[in-house]
Amino acid sequence: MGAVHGSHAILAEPDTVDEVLDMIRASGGRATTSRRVLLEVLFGGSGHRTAEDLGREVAARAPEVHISTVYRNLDELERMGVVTHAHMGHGPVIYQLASRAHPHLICERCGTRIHAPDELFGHLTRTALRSFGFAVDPRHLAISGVCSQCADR
Amino acid sequence: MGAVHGSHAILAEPDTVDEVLDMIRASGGRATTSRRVLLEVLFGGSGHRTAEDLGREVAARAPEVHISTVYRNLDELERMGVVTHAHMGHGPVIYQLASRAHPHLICERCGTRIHAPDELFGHLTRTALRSFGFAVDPRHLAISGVCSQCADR
DNA sequence: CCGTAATTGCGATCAACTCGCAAGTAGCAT
DNA sequence: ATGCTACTTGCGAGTTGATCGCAATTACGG
Repeated sequence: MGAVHGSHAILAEPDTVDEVLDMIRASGGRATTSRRVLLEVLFGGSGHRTAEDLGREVAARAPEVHISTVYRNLDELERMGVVTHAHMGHGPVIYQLASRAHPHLICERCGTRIHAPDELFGHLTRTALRSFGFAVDPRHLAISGVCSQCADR
Repeated sequence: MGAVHGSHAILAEPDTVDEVLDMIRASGGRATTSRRVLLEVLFGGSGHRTAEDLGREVAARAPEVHISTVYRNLDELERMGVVTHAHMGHGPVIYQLASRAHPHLICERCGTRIHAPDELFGHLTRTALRSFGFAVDPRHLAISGVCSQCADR
């Protein structure tokens, strides 16, 4: 299993395809080809991929897998806590392994995505909790703004 | 004209429908019924309305106005700096008068929207600029998280 | 009151999902 | 091995939110 953050993890963070497949079986699900290949693609590649991107990569290895199956499997993996999605503003949602999720800064001019550390949001998170009782999740929605290259022009 | 923030405003922030209509005419545009009614609806109601919401309200006063015209007029008003849109995560974009725009905290469980002050983002904005040269725009994308009611459950 | 360019209504199209349903299949129990 | 049965999937249709081409309409300077 993946590193457990804190004394007891609510959501599992498995390190391998087979660990996830075992989790699926343990909860009454089935280890199908479409799930195995989707997981291989998720563990194998970079983050920041849309459902359509993942669907294309899955189809390259298993041509019969339909995009609706990819959506359904992503939803299920998300319910299990293995995968998360994030909104980047315009355009489709991106999916990542939950263990690799991180906040994003996205330029509203050129679309450049900057990979930000969680610490950047420490002050905002504490203040929002104190002022509004609101627990910020900095990874689920990107932060919009203008990158340095676009600001220079 | 509306309050000018700083020594010289790039974007105008008019206070009335007729001021905007004058701006449109001054740049070669026309003061049509669909534009007048859309502006009346924008100035008259609350914020946080989708294009479809605005389209319904416009249609209540001018039934022949098509939703595609509402989208086109919103885009043009946005180019003029009179209107802005914001992404709230799932669901459609919301439009507001630029002069009334503000950041939002949105609960990913129940969808509750909290109206946040710009100051909440002061530290994040300064740090992002220093660390990444990135100028944060806290109004364009909402901040996701969990509200206090949902956290209690 | 005319001419002309800006604008509009309409329907088609698109992108990103979502869903119903019948056919297919993983995995447990013989 | 073989059946059973519930879980999954492929497929296509449907939905939502937004965009676009185009011919008809209209604002407004002269």
